[in-house]
Amino acid sequence: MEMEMEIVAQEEDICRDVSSHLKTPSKDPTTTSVPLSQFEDSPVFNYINNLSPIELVKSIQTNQAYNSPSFASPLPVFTSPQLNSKRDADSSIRRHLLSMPSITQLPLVKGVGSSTPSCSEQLGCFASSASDVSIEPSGDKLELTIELPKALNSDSANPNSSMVPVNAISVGYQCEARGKLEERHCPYDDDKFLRKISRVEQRRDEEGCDWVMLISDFDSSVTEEQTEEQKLVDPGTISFISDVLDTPHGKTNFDNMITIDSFGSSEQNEMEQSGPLPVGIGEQKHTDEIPNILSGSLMNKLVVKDAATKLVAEEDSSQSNCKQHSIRRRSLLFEMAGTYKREPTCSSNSSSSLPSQLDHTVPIIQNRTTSNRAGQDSTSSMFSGRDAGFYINAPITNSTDDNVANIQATDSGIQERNLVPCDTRDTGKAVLVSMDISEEFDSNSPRMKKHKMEHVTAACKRCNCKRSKCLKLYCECFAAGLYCIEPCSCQDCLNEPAHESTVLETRKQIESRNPLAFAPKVIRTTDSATGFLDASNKTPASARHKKGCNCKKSSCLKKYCECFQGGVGCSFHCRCEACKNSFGNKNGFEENELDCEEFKAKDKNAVGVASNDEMMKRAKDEDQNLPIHPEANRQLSGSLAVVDSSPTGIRVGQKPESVNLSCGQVKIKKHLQMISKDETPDVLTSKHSLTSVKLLNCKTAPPHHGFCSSTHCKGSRKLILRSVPRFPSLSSPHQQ
DNA sequence: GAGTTTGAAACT
DNA sequence: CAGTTTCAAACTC
Repeated sequence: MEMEMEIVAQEEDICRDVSSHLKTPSKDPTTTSVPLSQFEDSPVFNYINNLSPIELVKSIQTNQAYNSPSFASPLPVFTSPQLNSKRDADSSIRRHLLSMPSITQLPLVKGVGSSTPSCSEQLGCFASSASDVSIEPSGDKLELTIELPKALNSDSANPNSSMVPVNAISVGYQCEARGKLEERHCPYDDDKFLRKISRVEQRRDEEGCDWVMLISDFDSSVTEEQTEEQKLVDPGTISFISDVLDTPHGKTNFDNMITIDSFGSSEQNEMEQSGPLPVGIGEQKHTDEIPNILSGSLMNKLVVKDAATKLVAEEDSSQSNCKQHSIRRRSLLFEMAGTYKREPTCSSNSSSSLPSQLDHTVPIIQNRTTSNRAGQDSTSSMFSGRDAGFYINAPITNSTDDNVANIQATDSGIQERNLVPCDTRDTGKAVLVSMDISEEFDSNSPRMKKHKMEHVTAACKRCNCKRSKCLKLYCECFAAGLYCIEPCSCQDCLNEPAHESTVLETRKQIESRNPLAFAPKVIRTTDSATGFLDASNKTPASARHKKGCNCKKSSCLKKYCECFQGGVGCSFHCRCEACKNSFGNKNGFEENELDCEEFKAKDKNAVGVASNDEMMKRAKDEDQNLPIHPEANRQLSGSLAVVDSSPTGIRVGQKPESVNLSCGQVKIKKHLQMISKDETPDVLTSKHSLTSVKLLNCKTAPPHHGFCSSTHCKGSRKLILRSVPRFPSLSSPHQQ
């Protein structure tokens, strides 16, 4: 008892210290002095009070507080039904941004590999949280201000800056990436600066970041719709989103930067569009949300950042050539982002190019200094969604997960992905690969480090092309949407930034031939029962190859087999012989097919099964007039688990009544030439709202959204990005 | 590291 | 669409 009291006393002292710290008058005249009592009465303050001093210190150094599994999953954040107050929240953020003159005193990192990775992590945390704030349940008066524990502001140049608007953090991150790495402060206290930010953001937006906004909006709406449904971040969706988020480059200082809050939030977008707003002072209400924000939202993305940051730091220190190269690989897609943007129109064909490039992109922010093959150094770069380029097509995971777009769900929710910068080359732009880090958020752990190393090594493609000039799909780099890098042993390589136009043109040609040429080869689907990805993902039902293999002699037991290489079982798509795929052979698929037939038979009694013709007709009819309505989306999403569970490549997001049809497809699959789920960038139905895209039946997609390949769309599906205009594409504008 | 095998990509 | 060729990764030695 005595000890407890002593501890309590200590904590109180610390809290007092913190509060005084928070309350320290700012040198900035605009700083508003908030009565201490206000903080003390705050639930957040109570929260801080509950923190032990030791943990506070800990958080300063390792950021583990945010990485700690003790934080709840982000689900609550993303599933909030109260997102409709987004705008309010946005406004609040803006107000706070302006009302927090000192908030920018966050410790900024000088770049990857620089001295303060922990700071970077913190920033990542904040930025991550920022993204979530917008979707945090919020009342009309919710003030999205995060009252950060003192610990989080370690190293802060300004002790007054304890109040950190998440957006500010995000922006701060950008400042950092803008090469102002030496700066420890970003002038957020300056309205002028804010305007500048707005301008820049707007410019960025004009160049293509509208995708971010759109996605964000979509995301928000989706989140609203996605109540308690078990939804998944479909890997393809991520890549798709990444594509969408593809940022233009070379025009602004914010090149290559998309903060993670691009996902699931829109406050920044709002901010972009608006100048300085009237500042409400002392609006630090609802600070009790903080724990949720920190515990929930952070986990979703923060971890990613953290991992990436640490990885980079490790990389810089380790001087591992391999790693260096991998990290410095420049993303072709990254470059192409701008190109896309310059091509305002998109076609059904072109649409496919989107997913193609990003096979596995997940938004991430990271800053790092890189050097290209020639040894140029450049400061870079925030990883944007698509630009960051998560090439899941690339082997980003262990052998069994190669080429698999992979976001797995765990019992507790989504398995976080770790993002690993792959390479940035001379542009400093980075490509990220992902890896599962569900178990270890502590990137400091040896295991994690090893894990990262392995993944980085595996993730970065190197080719050995001799005749293709690395401009054909033979080339793994090219196929992955990457420029070749130094470790490549290719000859006469044209797949490099110097030949960008050639590369783009070639890509365009290839995509015109096969719009899905650059799409992920393997896509995981969800578990039928839970809606989550199958834990093992080694069953035909959980994932399969886009086209299927054609193995004759390898029995699908060697990496010659793309299915095997992708760590998935063979499916009916495969034309392999003597399939013995250990991840699930074709026979197993046939069994599943039979199961589906049974299901169909049963269902026939109840609803009736459409004939092939009927199905096609329906698809055609619906394709002509189906607006994507939120409710429809909800329904579609609701049916996803069922539909998705089929190992037969059943469409995703079908309307409930289409389930029958899907089963029927099993029977006629080869005739219908359906685009399987994995052939299109998979959508997201994640309640985590990393993405807000829905993969819908082609028949439900307005033609102009065109995500179907020209060759596969008939009777198939389209990927619909609600509220999102056509996607830019490599394809020529006339390819509609 | 060289040679072989394999199957995807590209071509006809 | 099928058959053939080209290609580069995977594999073996």
